[in-house]
Amino acid sequence: MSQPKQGRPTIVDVAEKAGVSRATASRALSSYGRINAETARHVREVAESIGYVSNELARAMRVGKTKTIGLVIIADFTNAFFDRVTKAIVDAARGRGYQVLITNTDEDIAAERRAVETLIEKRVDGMIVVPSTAVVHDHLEAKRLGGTPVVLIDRRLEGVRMTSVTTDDFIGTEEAVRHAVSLGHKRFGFLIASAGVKGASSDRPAVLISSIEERVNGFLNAAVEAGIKPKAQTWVYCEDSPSVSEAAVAKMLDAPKAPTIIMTSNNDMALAVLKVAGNRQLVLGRDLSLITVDDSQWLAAMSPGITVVGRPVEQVGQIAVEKLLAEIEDPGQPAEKIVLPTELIARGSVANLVLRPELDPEYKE
Amino acid sequence: MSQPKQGRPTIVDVAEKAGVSRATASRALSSYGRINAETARHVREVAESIGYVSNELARAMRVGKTKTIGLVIIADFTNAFFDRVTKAIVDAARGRGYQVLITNTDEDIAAERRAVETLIEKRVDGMIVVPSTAVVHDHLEAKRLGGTPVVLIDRRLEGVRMTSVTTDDFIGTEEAVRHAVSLGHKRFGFLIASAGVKGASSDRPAVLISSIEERVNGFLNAAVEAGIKPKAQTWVYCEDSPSVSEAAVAKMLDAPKAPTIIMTSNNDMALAVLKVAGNRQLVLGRDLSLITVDDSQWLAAMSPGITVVGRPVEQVGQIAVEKLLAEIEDPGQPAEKIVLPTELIARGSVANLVLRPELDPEYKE
DNA sequence: CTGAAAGCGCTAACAC
DNA sequence: GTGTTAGCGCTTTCAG
Repeated sequence: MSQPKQGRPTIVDVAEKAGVSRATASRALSSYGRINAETARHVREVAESIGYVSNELARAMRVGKTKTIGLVIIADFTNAFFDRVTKAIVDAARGRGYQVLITNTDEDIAAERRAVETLIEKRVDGMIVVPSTAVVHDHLEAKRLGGTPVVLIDRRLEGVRMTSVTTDDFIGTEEAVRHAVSLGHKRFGFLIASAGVKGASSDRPAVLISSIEERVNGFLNAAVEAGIKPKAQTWVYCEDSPSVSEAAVAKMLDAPKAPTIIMTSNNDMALAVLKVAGNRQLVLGRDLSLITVDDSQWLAAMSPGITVVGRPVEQVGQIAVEKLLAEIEDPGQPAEKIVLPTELIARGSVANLVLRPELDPEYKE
Repeated sequence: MSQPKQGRPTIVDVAEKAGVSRATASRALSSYGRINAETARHVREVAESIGYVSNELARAMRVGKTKTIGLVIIADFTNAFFDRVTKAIVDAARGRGYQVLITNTDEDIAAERRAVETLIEKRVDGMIVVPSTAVVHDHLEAKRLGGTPVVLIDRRLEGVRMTSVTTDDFIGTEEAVRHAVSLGHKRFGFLIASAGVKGASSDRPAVLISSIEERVNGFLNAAVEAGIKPKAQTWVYCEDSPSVSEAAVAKMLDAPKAPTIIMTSNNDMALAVLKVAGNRQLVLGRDLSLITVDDSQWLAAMSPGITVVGRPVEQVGQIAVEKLLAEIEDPGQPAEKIVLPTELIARGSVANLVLRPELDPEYKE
């Protein structure tokens, strides 16, 4: 008799061995309701001794809460934003007793739809999503979500009433342009990674995700303000692939009145500039200048360090978790559009053409 | 009558509305067993129309499989290994219909223990773990795991019969040293990030995680083989923090017979070298040489590019998933120790002292 | 081919 | 303070 137990011990095993009922065992283990301190201790000891591990699946089913949140991200972890924000989210969630189920969309809207569906099937208590495109999606509509709260990060979405946590890239980019102008730059290149674009083109795509749109508008605004003529601005919307972006940089540099500074919309584009500059023996901060968005340890450690529009990435993640859990634990929170400030971190990658005008190839004595 | 439904529609709602039994509805939705094609189609239509989404929690509880795997990682995503491997794992798992629950340990053994426990509570079908230390852990013992399969990555663990997927860092490091020797280097610095170490010291810690141990042994072996005298080797086991590692690099460089080349055990240490070199206006590949382990886009894009021991990180992730799922879906697989080859990627960060011996500060004409 | 019913492991009324 | 019991939503024998 007494078959060797199949599988893991359950709460009934604990109850039996402790000589109490399931309910008492449960009370002891979850420490709720009234229970004699002594019995509780005993039950816990028994549980420990037989290696009982609570089954969160069963508990979740009963209680209706999984203590799990989903993260839908364009898991291009090579990108200095997503790796940092993922860590921040995982850590913040864990600190509050939540686990995170991660799904990757690679900027693909179909994958995003499936990811959201899967997370709902797994009954996550809520999710944090980086939306792949700017158009409103049915899969993020209230009826589809069926009450599962969602917080958007990095990008806002028009037309949905949903909390979002983003950064003020408009002002960030403006500041960057002003900084360059103050150092004497007059001819700008702007290299914009655009998901969905094939190849590279100077035509603005019909829709841009909000963060990119802000960078574009901020750039434009500051350029106008500084009196930079459109002819002195080279805009390139570029597929996010090394070969295309490097070709785009090369083309910029080969143009008659090449820009003295290139601004890039993300790390991948900055890498292209670094590569091409390296190949051509161009020294940054002297022969060519560069500013990009999103800081990373690498950008800071290089020589010269790269000037960046720093974004409070960890904060974005933390606040997103905070807002999401607030809504989960106390539904009915108002939707907020939280916008965090950026910070220009000036390093050596922007040449000072005021002090050293001869660094501008177009300079005539 | 007909209360407005609380919560999400269940399979009973589908069954009722389709005029069939729960069993039939289930069969239609999970496409198993015998069922009339027409009924099946009808049921699925109804399900679609009322926005039914299957409850994987309930299914998992019934079936005993969550289709979820856990990832226990030292989620220092700034590290070029963990971001890449995480993406590889998430993608590979998704391709096979599994989701991944991610937990971060920050190299803390207590956190790791809790993470494993939590994953078991959530009843993951298996897990992939990067063990924090080299000593055998009770939380990874068979009885604790209670049958949940585990695959180790990046680091092996002695004394546990468990599949592991690692890289051949011994040979990788050997190759790196030989490469440097072939370019005329005779004085080496070796900067080793060691979790648990406080400050920096030349004393070898009692236990090293397997990947670091291999790097250390590989270095030593190649150094002996090349006849590099112990006095010409500066070993520093270093806390993984910028201030400490930068100080360690500075100290190395200030020593009487400073190394011409520094080998670093990971990206963080390489960053320290970059920083210090930058501060001192030392040009890599000329005034100081550097080789590190783990490639990244940044290392490749810099000027000069940094020579690295490249590891097949994506492959590590993919194989880990493959092996784990094999064991999950067909228990009883033999434990394997899989070791993947590394590849030396020579770029410009190692000066050629054979061609240009004058680059060695100790050089006397 | 379809339906009835048991039960996965847990919690929370509700009794006592 | 403790026990009894009814489900959470699903799959899967077992009958029919």
